[in-house]
Amino acid sequence: MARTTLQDVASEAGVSLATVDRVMNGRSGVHARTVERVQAAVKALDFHPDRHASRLARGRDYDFRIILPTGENDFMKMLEGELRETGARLRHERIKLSVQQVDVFDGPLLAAAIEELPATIDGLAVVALDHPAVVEAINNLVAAGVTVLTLVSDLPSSRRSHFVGIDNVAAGRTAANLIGRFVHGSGKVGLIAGSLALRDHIERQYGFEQVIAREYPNLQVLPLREGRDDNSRVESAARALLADHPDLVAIYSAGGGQSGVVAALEASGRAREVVFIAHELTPLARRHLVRGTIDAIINQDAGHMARSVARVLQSTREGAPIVPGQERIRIDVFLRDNLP
Amino acid sequence: MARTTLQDVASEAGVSLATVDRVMNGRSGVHARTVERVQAAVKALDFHPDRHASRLARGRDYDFRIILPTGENDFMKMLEGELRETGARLRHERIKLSVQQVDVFDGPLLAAAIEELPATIDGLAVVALDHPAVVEAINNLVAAGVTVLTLVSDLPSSRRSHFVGIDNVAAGRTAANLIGRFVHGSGKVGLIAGSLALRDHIERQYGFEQVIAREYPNLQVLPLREGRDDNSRVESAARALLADHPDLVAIYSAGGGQSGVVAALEASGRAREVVFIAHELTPLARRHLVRGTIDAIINQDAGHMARSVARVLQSTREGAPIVPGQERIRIDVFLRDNLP
DNA sequence: CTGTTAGCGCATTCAT
DNA sequence: ATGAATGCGCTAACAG
Repeated sequence: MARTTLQDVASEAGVSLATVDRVMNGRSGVHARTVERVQAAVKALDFHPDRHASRLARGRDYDFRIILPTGENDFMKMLEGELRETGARLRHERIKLSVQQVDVFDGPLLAAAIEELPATIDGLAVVALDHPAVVEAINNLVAAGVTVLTLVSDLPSSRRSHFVGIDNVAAGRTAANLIGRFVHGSGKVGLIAGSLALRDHIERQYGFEQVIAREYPNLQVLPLREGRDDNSRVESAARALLADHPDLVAIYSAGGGQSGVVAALEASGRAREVVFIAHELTPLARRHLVRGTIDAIINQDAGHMARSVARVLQSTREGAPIVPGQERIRIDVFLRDNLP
Repeated sequence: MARTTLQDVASEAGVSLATVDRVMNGRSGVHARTVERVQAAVKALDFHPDRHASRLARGRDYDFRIILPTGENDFMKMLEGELRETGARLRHERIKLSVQQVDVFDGPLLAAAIEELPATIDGLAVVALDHPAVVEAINNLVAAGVTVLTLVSDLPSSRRSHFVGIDNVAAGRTAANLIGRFVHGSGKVGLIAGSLALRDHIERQYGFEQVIAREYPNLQVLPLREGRDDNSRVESAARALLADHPDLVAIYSAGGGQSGVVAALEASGRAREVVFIAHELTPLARRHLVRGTIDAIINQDAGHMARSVARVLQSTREGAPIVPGQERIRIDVFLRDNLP
């Protein structure tokens, strides 16, 4: 039983190769009756096109773009590195990934950057700010036939076809869960977020407060402080928390700037007693997790996300189904002992 | 700059396509001087073969085999399901995965099953028992040119080219870490393992006891009970633990048969107080994690492992490098809130 | 609206 | 020891 080919389908349907190709790839200019015949043949023979052959014959490389935020955020830098690495590997598989930095916190600017993309590109993955102009720009691109993915921070109201990232409400709940179980006794809990312009940090805060309030009445969450993902600003916030609240038992840092919290904790001499949960497994987080200053890290795997972006873009382009389990980004929990 | 092809290399080296192919694929019958010239050209042009073209031209499908244990182990069943699913997807990409069940706890039997495999297969992934006959069988297969991977339970002393699985010592340490942090106060900890014939459970036990002894002097690990991954046997063990030790504060089940522990805990009425950590996110584990009987699950992602087996086998066969980050199986920690 | 044809880059006979 | 020629299954002009 040799594999069934386009040719087999053509014979079965009594048409030529080219016609089957037109039907398979949704090109116009085929009689409705013929389309049906071909589709019937495809089903009858359980035909699946050979990816290798089609990619080879296609000639043109896929042109995928990625838009990340400018700035000093450690996680974004890791993600950029992973995307470039994935891109380097995929160059040999007829896929071109280009990464571009834009100030995603500026809605109109981000929207303009998206509008400027040529409609000839095959796909875009973007860290999306929740702003009407951005939604509009994304929808236009989709209308022009480009596959658009949101990355890290979602924009469900847009027509993006897929989101590569984690459920941030669940991530916030997980942080609360860990703090609730790690803390013995009662006290206050500090909450530091980055910016509230992207949905991700808002969602984490929401999930966090929800679980603490509902399940850990012994803990009291203090008013949120904005750290803007900036080390020194975050450090001030953490210092203030520690100084103002002798009964502070835990800190949850939902954004970047972890090293600020670490510095404040170490300066205070309370690093051991205060439970500290942060996001993203950066080299710094790793060190302090081993040392004990950080008690647990909640992570989204940058390498996995980069590869997922490429795979989803490619599959969508090929009209192939994606494998849900493979593209689901986990909410990783890292303790000292299960570091990768 | 069009991509460089085999043809370009041939011109550069002043030889024909066929000769370059011989060199690239390590076939014999080429003058040493010619080999050098070709290799120089490859380096000079930074040539990377086009996977799509080579797979298309190759014609023959890859024939990969997988050997799993017979028996009722839930995790193995999940793994089998994932392997079959991966196999179904890959049939359309010129890869054939066949899964086979063998009583891997019987060394000679397992070895015989491996010896019986035709040397024409391209690769094997096997859950390896630590037995000399198995090592021998694996080494023979490798010598015959077959790519061999160990799966779930490793056999580092063999010549297998790769292990798909987690670091089980670290997994045991992680369990200890969680119990140490979740338990308030002091008391006894029960430890139930499956069989000690495979390395994985031994390693988990080792890591677990190490961390409890070193970092949590308030806890005392009771002598290990063997549950043989069997629900009813595990249930007896758990019942005995609960009955004999009123000061039991936690149970770590390093093997299968979780539902036995759940049953014993629920019957005892101490499900809430006793911290229970188990392995593998089965549907049952999921339910009881949400309900609170299980406090945390340590997991190795069966879907990830199945895909990794296929990718590593394929890459090895193609002489392509594997992506370490993509093939590293994580030690997942699942709490109620970060369930996938 | 439909068919014919020429490659895509490589593996693999079959010659030399 | 090396080269020439054929075809893998599909896409994309180009004809009709």
